[in-house]
Amino acid sequence: MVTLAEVAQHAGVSASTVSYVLSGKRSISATTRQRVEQSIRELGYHPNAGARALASSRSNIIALMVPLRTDMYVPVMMEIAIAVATTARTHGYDVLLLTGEEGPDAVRRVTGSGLADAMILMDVELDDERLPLLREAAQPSVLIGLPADTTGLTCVDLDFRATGALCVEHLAGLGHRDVAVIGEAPAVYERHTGFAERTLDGLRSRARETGVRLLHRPCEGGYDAMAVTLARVFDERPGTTGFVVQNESAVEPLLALLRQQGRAVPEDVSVVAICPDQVAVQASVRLTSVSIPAQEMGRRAVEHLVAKLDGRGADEVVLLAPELTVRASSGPAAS
Amino acid sequence: MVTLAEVAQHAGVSASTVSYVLSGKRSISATTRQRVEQSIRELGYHPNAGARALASSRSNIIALMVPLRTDMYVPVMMEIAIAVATTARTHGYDVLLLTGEEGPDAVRRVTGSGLADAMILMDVELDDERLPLLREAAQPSVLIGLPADTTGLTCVDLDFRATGALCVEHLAGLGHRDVAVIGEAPAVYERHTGFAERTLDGLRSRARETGVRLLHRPCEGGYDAMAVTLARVFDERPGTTGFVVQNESAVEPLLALLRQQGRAVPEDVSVVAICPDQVAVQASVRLTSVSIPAQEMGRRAVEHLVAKLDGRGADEVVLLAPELTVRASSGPAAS
DNA sequence: ATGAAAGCGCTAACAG
DNA sequence: CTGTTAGCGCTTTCAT
Repeated sequence: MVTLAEVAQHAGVSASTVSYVLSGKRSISATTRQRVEQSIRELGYHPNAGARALASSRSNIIALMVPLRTDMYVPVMMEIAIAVATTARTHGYDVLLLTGEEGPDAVRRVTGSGLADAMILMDVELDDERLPLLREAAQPSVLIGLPADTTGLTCVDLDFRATGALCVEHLAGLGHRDVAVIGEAPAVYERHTGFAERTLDGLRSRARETGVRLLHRPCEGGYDAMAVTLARVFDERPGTTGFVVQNESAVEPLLALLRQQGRAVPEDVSVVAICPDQVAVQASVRLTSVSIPAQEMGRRAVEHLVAKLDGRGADEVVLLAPELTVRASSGPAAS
Repeated sequence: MVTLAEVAQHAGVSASTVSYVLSGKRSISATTRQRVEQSIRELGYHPNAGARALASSRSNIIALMVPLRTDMYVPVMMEIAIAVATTARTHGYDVLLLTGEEGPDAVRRVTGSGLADAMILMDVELDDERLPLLREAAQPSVLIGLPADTTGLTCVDLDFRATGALCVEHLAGLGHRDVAVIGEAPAVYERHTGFAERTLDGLRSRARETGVRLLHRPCEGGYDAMAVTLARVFDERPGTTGFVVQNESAVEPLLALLRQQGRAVPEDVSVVAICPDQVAVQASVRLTSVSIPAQEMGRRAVEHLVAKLDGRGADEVVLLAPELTVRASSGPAAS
């Protein structure tokens, strides 16, 4: 293994000079720099991560805690994780992958050991037990998601309240009066995941304002569950002409069932989905949708974290504005 | 920050004793151990990761390189990643998440810096440019996937050849004579990802043996692409009664289109999918399928790696046997 | 613009 | 069974 000292000797300079060439923390004459860089290349030198971390008390690692469960839409998680990893790299950080499994212990372990310089938490619950630890941790953190109490925390999330409102607004504008909301699995609501409840909030309040009647039904993914849910919806509200779907694994089943029942989309019923664009575009009817900006969330989370690590940036709640894209699944209410 | 020395002082023992209590590398009297453990708890001590890594030249980190692309089935990737992370934890390792983006450079960086003790690579191509680096690296590694040349490497993968064979066998046994294979996106084949080609191999050779006529068509995901592909299939082989699908985002579109064309599943055509069980169960017709054992692959990869790190275990290719589960989408060929 | 040297916190011989 | 001690490879004052 090549060490800094060996590089220094090879280049005929002191160890500190090599270190400074690497960090750029003080000016080096062009010739020395070149000689050092040459030696580094010739010897194939790579700074030792452990030694660096010990001496600088900086690991250049960001911990990312992803949920263990897979009852929510996985591709979004993955997209966020990948965006976090790639953005982190552009700032010189690597990403440590933690699963929610260990819960608060993982937070203790990572913050306590200095394994990571900072952390990002996904899938935050309204009253998450990891939050107190984060508030008192030495390392900065960013949540992707929005807990009930955000004091002392930085959060990045899609504005799900506005998302809900936007969906209802779109349907109301098209003349729909009875709208059904196909929600996430019941477990998601029971867990009090923020985004599901906030979406509902937005849906309801805008429905009130626009005189739309709303029927909310949580729904497990899959065809069978969707069939049951749909039957109940039309049973309770036969006049339903609009659907808002916030459960990707219910999207295609819903479309299939509607087709099967002879209800044309968008002639007879309109469907608005809250899902990644890819899902909206690949569905059997190109879906009018509000997209979940997974990449942007991951990127923004890292950028806030890096700002904090650099002493810039303070606690803040960043809510990304939703954008609704009109596609083929929504149209005027049948009159 | 609490250090080992402080714990030692608090407990009235030497630093090394504390270290040995932690590592268990030499026997400690019950009373000393208790005193030390007590002090650790009282002071809230956490060993410093960097110092540990430097002194022991062991980071207790496993690097996991995931593909950046998302043209392949993401949930499988995620499931593997999570299985890797949780299994690694049970062995005292954390997981560093690398994206394929950096390519071979990431391998150099990680192995060179001692950031990780070992690595796991997913989405390995037949002639992957990272392989030479792995072979000469000081750290052990495991591939999830199977390259063309496995000498000096350890690989874990589903036996896709056997998987293909199993699918054809099932359909042949039911009397199907014309079988269409709906494959991954063309890009996947162009990239020479091993699993896609191996599946095809298995499909073809067993088709030959059983006298089945096979028609293979790569297919982008989504409804529109599937519609085009399906039309071509029935155009070329009107007598097609069996389908093998190896592209999760084509599964539901295929079922919807068949339904729409008045072809009943499984009465008129049978469908066998290669996909995670969850997809098979949630589809609009419960699918006969060969499941992709993502969790097991992740778990096995870590266990092999840990074995290598502990000086046990040698290079080896582990092919997991496929299992076909008969569900509602396959039945006797229409006579 | 460069060097010298003191640690960073821990592990692992070596010595009893 | 326990203590002493010499590093691990790097960063960062303090000098010059």
